[in-house]
Amino acid sequence: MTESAAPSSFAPLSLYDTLSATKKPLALQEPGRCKLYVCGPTVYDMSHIGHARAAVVPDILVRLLRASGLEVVYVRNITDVEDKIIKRAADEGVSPEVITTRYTDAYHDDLDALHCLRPDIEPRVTDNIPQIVALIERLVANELAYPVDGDVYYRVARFEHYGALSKRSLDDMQAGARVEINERKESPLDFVLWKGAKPGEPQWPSPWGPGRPGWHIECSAMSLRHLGETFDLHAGGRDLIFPHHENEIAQSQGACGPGTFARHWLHNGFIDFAGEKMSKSLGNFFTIREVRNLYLPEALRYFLLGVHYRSGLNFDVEAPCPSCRHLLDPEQQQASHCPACAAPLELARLRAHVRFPGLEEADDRVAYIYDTLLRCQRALATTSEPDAPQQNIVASAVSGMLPGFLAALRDDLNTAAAIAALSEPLREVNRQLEFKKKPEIAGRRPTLARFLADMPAISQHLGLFADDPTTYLRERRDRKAARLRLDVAEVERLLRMREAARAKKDWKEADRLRAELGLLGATLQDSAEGSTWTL
RNA sequence: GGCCUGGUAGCCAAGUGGUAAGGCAGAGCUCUGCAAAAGCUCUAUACGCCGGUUCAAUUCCGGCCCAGGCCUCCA
Repeated sequence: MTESAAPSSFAPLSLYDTLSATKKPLALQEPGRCKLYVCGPTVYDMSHIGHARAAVVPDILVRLLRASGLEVVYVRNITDVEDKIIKRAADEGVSPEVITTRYTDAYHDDLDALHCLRPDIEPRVTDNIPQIVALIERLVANELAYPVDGDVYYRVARFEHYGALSKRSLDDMQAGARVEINERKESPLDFVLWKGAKPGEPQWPSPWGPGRPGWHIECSAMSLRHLGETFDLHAGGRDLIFPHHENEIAQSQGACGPGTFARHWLHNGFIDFAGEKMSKSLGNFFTIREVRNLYLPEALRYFLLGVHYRSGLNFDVEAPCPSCRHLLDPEQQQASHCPACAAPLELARLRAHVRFPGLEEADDRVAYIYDTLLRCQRALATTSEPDAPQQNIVASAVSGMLPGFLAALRDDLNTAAAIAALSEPLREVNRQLEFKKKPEIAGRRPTLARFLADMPAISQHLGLFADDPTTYLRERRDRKAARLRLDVAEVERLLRMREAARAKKDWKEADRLRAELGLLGATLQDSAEGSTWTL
């Protein structure tokens, strides 16, 4: 990492805070140390790309904090007790542990592929039952919670700041109440902390009888255990603001007192499908795994970072008719036959032929950057121009790249602007790479060298572009070939034939073979070193 | 109904009280046996509507329209 990428003191970082509803500088409780809690997944199914975003956003934050020289304590929980897990286990006739283990492993595998750093601590609810029970006991002692027939509920009306995070008053909530009828509760707004056991469900002993924790108490208990009564940052998806995070505040401050718990709240926006939260027509959502089968994970990560984290991100899906390629709109996707060619439509086939234009654009862009890296490495390795190491002749676009990039990130994690800050330097480097025939151009070598020297810091912050370019580009091509159902061996065979024709300057035959390859979907690049192909 | 976001060129998307990043798509050119890739140039008088504050608003305030989210598990 270069000097400029690793400031010795903590560079100012401003973040939007949901509680105060303002962008403000991150002020740490302890200098040099940042304690962060992120709400993790409930592990009952494969994670979708929304989960990916909720993991990538805090990952960018952690990377930035660490690169700024801070020690970060990063906690992200796994929720492994929950209704949906129990249901899934019952459906499959296996124990809940089978379900939670399977999907925890898959979650880790997906996030590793997306280059998300593992949290330092990843507590599970099932390992924290005594802590949860103890916390509930404190709330009962404070008269903020009350047991009823084996359940324990939180007495919302007793917590004066309830609604501060989600900006709504108790009256608002009462008014719009779509709350289930439960005459055990003193108020419909009260929420459950402990659920009395039902036959056949996981259960643990407690002062109120056997049972299991409610949905919100776990995060209060686990953050308290691992980060203490007060910590710096709490992150999660926007939808968690109410009621989950509102309830966490009520629980934690109810037990530990005013002014405790998270000092700063970070919430990421949602991923939308076709302008709505989810696409009903194509079966609601796409999993990370499905996307990984089609594209390299860096494409997805780049795509997720292309938009500011608080904005909604539209995940465009194009569904062509598998038979005639007519683009089906959402309504037509539900039809039994294609309106253009009358071929029968079925969901599974539709999903298999789906395209993601935004992801493809991201995929191309990532490849462009890797390609620039590769060309740059080669140019520096092969040219013998005299060294001219004066820093002042580095092209300004390139010398300004890293500072501009970091400034954008430090302004509320503006990854969109940070990525945009790479465009001009990239163009400048490629421009200089064009001067093959006059390598004596002033500043060329120092500029390329500087670019190559600064890119690792950018990779480190973004979790992107850290692979060997040749390897990445080859894997990408192979993945794309598989996606387009292209016969790689056949392409290679035709390519060799064309090489032979070109050697004989038989342009007619070479062009014929290129046309044939084009039909297969391959695009050729001829160079002095020979021909290669891409898609 | 309550609360909350957002509406920027063909599409995606930053940002700002003083005349608007970046990407994609499109056009021409350079390079090339021809291409591709890369680069260069160009392209759009893009800031939902109506008022107000101001010397000046896309940026602040009010109203309206539209879209979306939350109010139930949800990243």
